[in-house]
Amino acid sequence: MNATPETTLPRERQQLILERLGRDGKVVAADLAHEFRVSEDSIRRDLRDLASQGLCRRVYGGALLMQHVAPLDERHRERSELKRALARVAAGLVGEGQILFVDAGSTNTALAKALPENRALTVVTNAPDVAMAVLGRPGFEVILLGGHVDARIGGAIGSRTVRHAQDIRADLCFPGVCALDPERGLWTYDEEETVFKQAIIEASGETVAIATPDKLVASATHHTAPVTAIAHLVVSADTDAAVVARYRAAGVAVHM
Amino acid sequence: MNATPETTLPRERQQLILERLGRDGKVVAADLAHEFRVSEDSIRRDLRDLASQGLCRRVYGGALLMQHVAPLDERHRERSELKRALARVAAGLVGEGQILFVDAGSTNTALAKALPENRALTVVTNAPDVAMAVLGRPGFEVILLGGHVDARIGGAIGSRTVRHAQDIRADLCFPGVCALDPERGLWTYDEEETVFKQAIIEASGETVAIATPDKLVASATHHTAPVTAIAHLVVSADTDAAVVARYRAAGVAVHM
DNA sequence: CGAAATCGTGCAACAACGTGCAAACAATTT
DNA sequence: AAATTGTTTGCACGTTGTTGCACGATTTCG
Repeated sequence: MNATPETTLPRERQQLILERLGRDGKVVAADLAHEFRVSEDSIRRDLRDLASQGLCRRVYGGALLMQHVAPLDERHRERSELKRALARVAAGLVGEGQILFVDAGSTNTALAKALPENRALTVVTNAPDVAMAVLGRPGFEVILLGGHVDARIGGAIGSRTVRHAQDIRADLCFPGVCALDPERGLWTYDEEETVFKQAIIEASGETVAIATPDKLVASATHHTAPVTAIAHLVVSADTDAAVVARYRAAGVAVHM
Repeated sequence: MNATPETTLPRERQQLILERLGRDGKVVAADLAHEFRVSEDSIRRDLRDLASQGLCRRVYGGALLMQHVAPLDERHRERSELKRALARVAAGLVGEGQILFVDAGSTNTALAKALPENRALTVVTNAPDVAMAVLGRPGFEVILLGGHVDARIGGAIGSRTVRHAQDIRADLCFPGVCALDPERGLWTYDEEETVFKQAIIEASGETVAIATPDKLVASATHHTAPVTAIAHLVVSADTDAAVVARYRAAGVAVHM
């Protein structure tokens, strides 16, 4: 898959290890040694180095992702492995050089981390943590949508943000999903969120919804107007076939 | 493959190196030397040059695109205990219910973390990590300044960001400091940064500069127009008394 | 408890580094 | 046209960073 390039710089190797760590949550020393064609000693040195910088947690046989203590971490850890898996699938829909709207939300943060490297992507987001996740990657452009940040949502919404979003045209749109309904589309918790999501969807070519299993049933707590026009839906592999069929009947491409 | 043109100007070569760097995310000194038909010494000089301009990250064997957590985290950890101390002092200047402009930069990230709790503050920032640091605190409002994010700086700058900033009036302003001079004020690395800092300073009541010791001497690498109008300066306690006196003579309140 | 895997450290070989210096070259002045 | 100034280049030198291996300590697992 990843044919080892001519030469791999030592520091670059550490960086690649870090990226793999961010993607998979763990790395195995022996695998890395084989992949980078260096001795395990060098990998151990790298891992020790990264750990000493607080960038990963060293464990016997490899290293684990260093999870920080953040206010949003509750939802983050919850179903995190599933979200990472869904994010990887969704990231596969992204093409070279595209412009992406990435809404706030823990699933979309996972998506941001899973985005392919070296693809010259432009990420437009209203969420600080999404911006942080892709900031500094080679070839990436990051555009921050300004406005008042809603702490519950973890991103900016409101009229200013909507107006900013309307100035941009993107190829793909990843709206955060609160709940999803085959016929009526995407539901949100409040009016402002709805307006924002509608704005980024209208400003994009195609819309991709990533839905963890709990999002697939519309509950009574979502009062506001639905957003439709979903082109792609990414769900876990064990989703009920009947549910998938209903989305497909509604013209949605379902990926799992 | 890349038929080398008759002559390659040194300056042009650096430009080509930068392009390759942007495309591949890395460059290897030996490869470049072979490709441009010059000695590795010259390539090393180019790379050193580019790195000193902050255009790439020099590593053993070549260079990497200014990237990722590494450079930011490096600065983060570097002098972190000093920065925290300075940030605490600066946070003491903040009053109940005030509106603050907080610029991007590792020192200001430390400031954001050090801001007093339960003070109903409004933090206006162009930096995702500053926003993350205060997001979700009770009583805090966070306003994100939108625009294109500069990875080197870690925050949005540019005309859109400036326009957004001009719509806001704040009590205090914490511009990121690149270098500081008693008579000529605050220096930045490039024009866009200068414009942005001027905008937030003009939109604020008072300006507070937090300067780690290395910032107190203007070096030759800062070419751009200075920003003045600093009201408060926060420095470490072991700062040279003569330097402090010069700032006080210029009408700056010095805290340490 | 014992075997196997993994770890950290010291070491020698090697690659890459920065610096000083002189030659080559271009642009400008005399 | 000749001289001068400044830049760029390659080379030599001593220094630093990186690597794989050997060896003994530590951890994991049956």
